Amino acid sequence: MNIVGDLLRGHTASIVLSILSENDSYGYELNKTMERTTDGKLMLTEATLYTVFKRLEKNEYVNSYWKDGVNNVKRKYYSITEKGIEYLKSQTAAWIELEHTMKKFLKL
Amino acid sequence: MNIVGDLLRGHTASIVLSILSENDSYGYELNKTMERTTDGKLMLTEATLYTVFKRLEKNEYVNSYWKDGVNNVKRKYYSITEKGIEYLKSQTAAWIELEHTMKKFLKL
DNA sequence: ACTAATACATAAACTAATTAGGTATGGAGG
DNA sequence: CCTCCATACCTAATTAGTTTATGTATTAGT
Repeated sequence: MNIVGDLLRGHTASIVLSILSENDSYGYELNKTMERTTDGKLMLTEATLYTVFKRLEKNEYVNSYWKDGVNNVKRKYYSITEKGIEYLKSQTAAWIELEHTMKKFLKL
Repeated sequence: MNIVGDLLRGHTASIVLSILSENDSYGYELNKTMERTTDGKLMLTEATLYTVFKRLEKNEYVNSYWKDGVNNVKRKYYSITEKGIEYLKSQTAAWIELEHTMKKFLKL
């Protein structure tokens, strides 16, 4: 069962920020990391990923910089900001709250 | 911390269906049930609730019928269908999947 | 007479994710 | 040499669930 659409909505930013809180990364790599970590269950299209990046940068949760990869291919790296770390904390708390709430309703 | 907006998105149907899987209920009561069960943390506006009902009924996950309450006030009751029960099961499985995925990324 | 609680309903706005397209480089195989 | 795949980035338009902002109507209590 893959996780798609509205179930994921609102959580993509948290996932991306949590990965960036470990290491700076760039779009392509981050996407692979997500797929690998979830055994292919988390499917973010590239478009979704880049719109997430755009929103995160607009909100100053991440900074970006260009850096050469192998074969002089340009990669756009993202790094999490202090503000991003704070936001990730608040979203993690919100997730825990949601978990408790869902547990009250669903027969798990 | 209240659960609002996009974090809830995609899960409202599951919550409503899980309540209806216990007893038939109507909008106003169901809203109170949700608030009571979550100590006021789950805040669904009436508009959201009624659009959820509408969608659920369109998809044949619930049926509705009018019934008098106290003082002959009309209440629109909803009951879950077989199809709704199946959908709730699939959404519960999807929720568990999401839980596992989030656990892999967030420091909980 | 007014207010709060009960009870239902919808149109328009908002916004995050998806669909569907686009550009460009380098390596491998035929 | 030419095609395909992997790497790497980007955006416009669409879709769809939630919110905002309204509206109606009844009954109970002050």
